[in-house]
Amino acid sequence: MGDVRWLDEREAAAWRGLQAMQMQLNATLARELAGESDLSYPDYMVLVALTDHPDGRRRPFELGHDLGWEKSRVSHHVSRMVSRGLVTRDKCPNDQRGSFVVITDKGRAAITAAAPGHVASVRRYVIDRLTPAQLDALTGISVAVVAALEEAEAEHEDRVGRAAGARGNASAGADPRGNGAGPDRTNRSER
Amino acid sequence: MGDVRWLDEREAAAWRGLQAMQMQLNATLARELAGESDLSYPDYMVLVALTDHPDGRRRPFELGHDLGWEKSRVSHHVSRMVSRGLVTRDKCPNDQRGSFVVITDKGRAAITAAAPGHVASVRRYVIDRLTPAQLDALTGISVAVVAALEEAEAEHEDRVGRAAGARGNASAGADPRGNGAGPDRTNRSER
DNA sequence: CAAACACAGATGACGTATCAACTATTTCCT
DNA sequence: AGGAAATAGTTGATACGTCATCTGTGTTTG
Repeated sequence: MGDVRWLDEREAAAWRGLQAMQMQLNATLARELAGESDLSYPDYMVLVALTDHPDGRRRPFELGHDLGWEKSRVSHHVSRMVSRGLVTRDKCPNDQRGSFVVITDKGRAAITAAAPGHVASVRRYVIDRLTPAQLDALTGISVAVVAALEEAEAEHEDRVGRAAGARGNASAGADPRGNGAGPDRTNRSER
Repeated sequence: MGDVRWLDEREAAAWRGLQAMQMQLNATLARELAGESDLSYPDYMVLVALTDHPDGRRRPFELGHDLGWEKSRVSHHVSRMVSRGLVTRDKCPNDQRGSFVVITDKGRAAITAAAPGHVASVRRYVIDRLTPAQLDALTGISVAVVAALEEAEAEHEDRVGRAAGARGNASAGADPRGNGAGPDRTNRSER
């Protein structure tokens, strides 16, 4: 059981490429967004998730679900955004434990101003650089990898999760909405 | 100049997929690595970059170059690793400004222990889930996107960079080594 | 119904990443 | 030679992410 299957050249090229693409792409998108808009990338994601719903209100756990963030990340980030006036927290009438995160006018203005530039960046560095065949290939690859990750997560739940000690998590289970469409503000006009 | 080209369904599917894959994959790989090895993902990358060279010594700026990190990130991270005994800093005889980052025995032991598990994770979630055609497609996609990012970076240098104020950076220019092979410790046995 | 449990969320500690200075050398250029 | 500029690296401030822990509230179930 000691020997390892290292990657061959073809495999290594793909893996290196994915890593390089990820790191550089994220860095560039974040930098451009910040440069043009006073919003960080996480800010942007939260605001998009909020504006994906007509009332601009969302429970924190729903937000975590939408974004694949764990609850503590949501809480910390929302706090930072509250302090900058992009969102507020509201009481939840039904559930005394809960709250709502609500987008403010300032938040709406910020996302409306930032979205076009962000979509342009995504096009410039990714979408417009790929052929339709490559776009579809990318979708297929993502689906395969995400499926692998979710299978593993499910196994892990079976072995450990539902036994002792509740482990409040998000991001694991199936998408609560019908399709797998995450928030993005890249394919809809703003509300 | 006011209207925005939002993403159509095919484009949005690819973009959403890429985002989901990136976030979940990184989180899972980092978590598994940390769980099995006392190394964070950045630690792992630094140690691989060091062991990619026979003497296990590397100038910080070279490290930044290898990894696509900016100098301050290298400096901060190396400091943390020094404090945990994974690497040390050495004086550089040629250049009085410079130094060397040197892997310690403890660092070597850690990377040797961690590498097989990490490669297994990469196989489990990515490589073994994709067909050879998908691997090649992924490589092609990465190359296209990275090329776009580097073109933009080059333009930016032209417009702003080489004018006023030195902006010491890494990650921009061409790969200093012959091929584009970044460090990885996924396709070589350890030294 | 009460004890056990699950859930929503906040918080503190810590590691990580970026930016903007800042110091100390080297290199370049005339 | 000598000053300007580029380079190597550090540092401090701040934002971001995760983990473990804690509180309070709902939900189950004996």
